[in-house]
Amino acid sequence: MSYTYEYPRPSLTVDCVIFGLDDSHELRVLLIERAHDPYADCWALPGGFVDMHEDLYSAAARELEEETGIRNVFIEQLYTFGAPKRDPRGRVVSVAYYALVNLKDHPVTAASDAKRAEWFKTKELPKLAFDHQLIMDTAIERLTTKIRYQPIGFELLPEKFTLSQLRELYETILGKALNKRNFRSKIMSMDILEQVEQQKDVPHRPAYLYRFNKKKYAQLTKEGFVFEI
Amino acid sequence: MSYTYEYPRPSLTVDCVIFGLDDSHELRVLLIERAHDPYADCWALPGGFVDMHEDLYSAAARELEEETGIRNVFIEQLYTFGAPKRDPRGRVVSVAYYALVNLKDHPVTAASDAKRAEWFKTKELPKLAFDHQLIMDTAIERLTTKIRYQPIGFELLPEKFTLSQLRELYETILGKALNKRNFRSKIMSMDILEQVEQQKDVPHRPAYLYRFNKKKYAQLTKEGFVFEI
DNA sequence: TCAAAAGTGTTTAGTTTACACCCATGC
DNA sequence: GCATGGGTGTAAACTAAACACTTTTGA
Repeated sequence: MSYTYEYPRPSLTVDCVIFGLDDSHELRVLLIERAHDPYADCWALPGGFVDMHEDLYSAAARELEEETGIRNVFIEQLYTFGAPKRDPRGRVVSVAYYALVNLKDHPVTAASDAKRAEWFKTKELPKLAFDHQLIMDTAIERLTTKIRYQPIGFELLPEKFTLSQLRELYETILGKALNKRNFRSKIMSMDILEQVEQQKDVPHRPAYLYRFNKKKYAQLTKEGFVFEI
Repeated sequence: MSYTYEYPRPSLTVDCVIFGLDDSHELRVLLIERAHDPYADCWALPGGFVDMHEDLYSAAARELEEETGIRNVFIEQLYTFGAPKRDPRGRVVSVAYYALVNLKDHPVTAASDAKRAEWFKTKELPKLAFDHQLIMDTAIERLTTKIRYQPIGFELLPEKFTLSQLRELYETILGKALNKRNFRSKIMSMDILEQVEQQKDVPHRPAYLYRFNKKKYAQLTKEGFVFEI
């Protein structure tokens, strides 16, 4: 089977930068090891070709699941990379997405076609295939700026979390210490968290667990509320 | 001449949303009237197919110049639209860009191939071709959020401008009145404007003209300064 | 009773908002 | 001199930062 067109067309792919936070509050990304040339055995972002009848978001979600088993997570379009020589096979334009996941829910799984997958610290990345380092840099930049103005940080935590966990998340991604008292006051005054229960069996005063209230946030946003950390 | 591939490929286009401010401080966009089907005679964003050897930004800049004569202006990637049925001719994925121009420098010019071009108020848009209304909405949303955190507003003004012009620009785009005194204090305390000269022949106290100092801004940004209105 | 982390009260410093006034020009 | 927009001083209100304290639990 082959397909013929009057004018040449680039290939279209999607690539995903998947972020997670590890136990020691370090930002990590999930990479896969390529099985085939070009860049065989090189670490790369999961991704692949866009099918003719699926939209771009679906393509990103499908590739994410096929190559890492991850599904039902936050995915958002990042940027489209189209430098003419970014792929040695010819003209390939890639629509990059980034995903935020709770790392604990997604331990390293052998990917579908026997390639390895591994969570790397963003500060200790191996050499990446294609222009994936550029995509990575763009994604990290986007994450660090966006997390201040949009409540997307919750996507990196379990559904129920403590305020300390949330604060530590922001400390990690923003790269600076935040005052405990002031962080609490600020986040609580926003009125977008729902208290659900208390920690149990911890050797210290049990913390309350909270859940991000999406509906409340949507409502407040409509009324002019602006999220900002 | 024809081109044959093993797998089907979508067509790849770029589209441009071009913003300008008119004399009465209204936000406008430059649209062109389509000469051919689909959507013949319908208003649409300037755009066209990406050539095989040009990068995406160059394609956007080229199409902008070919269809409107505008060149050397601020252009930035917006978002990539790829819904399977967005174009009745088949699968067409479009990388959208937005441009900011000083409207006075670009009066309505007959576009290269005899189509009409016209500056429309964003609040009074005609029915647009394809999914261009969606692209437009996305661009307006991006402009209004981005202008608060990045010094891109200057791109809509002449090179030399008064503080009143700048304030009125923000009032237009943010859709609310800003206190004259406080706006001045804020913008001047940023130390990113360079005073160049004074107005002449105005029937009131002449205002100072300023120029945005890109170098200074870059320097300050490196030192941790964050622009915000 | 001790260690560990959760959670609170309050002062201080800094920033933003609001309002009222004076200034320079052309006609 | 008057209409028009340019430009300034400052008090009050609000918000963020800093710091020291009390609480609750398991071991």
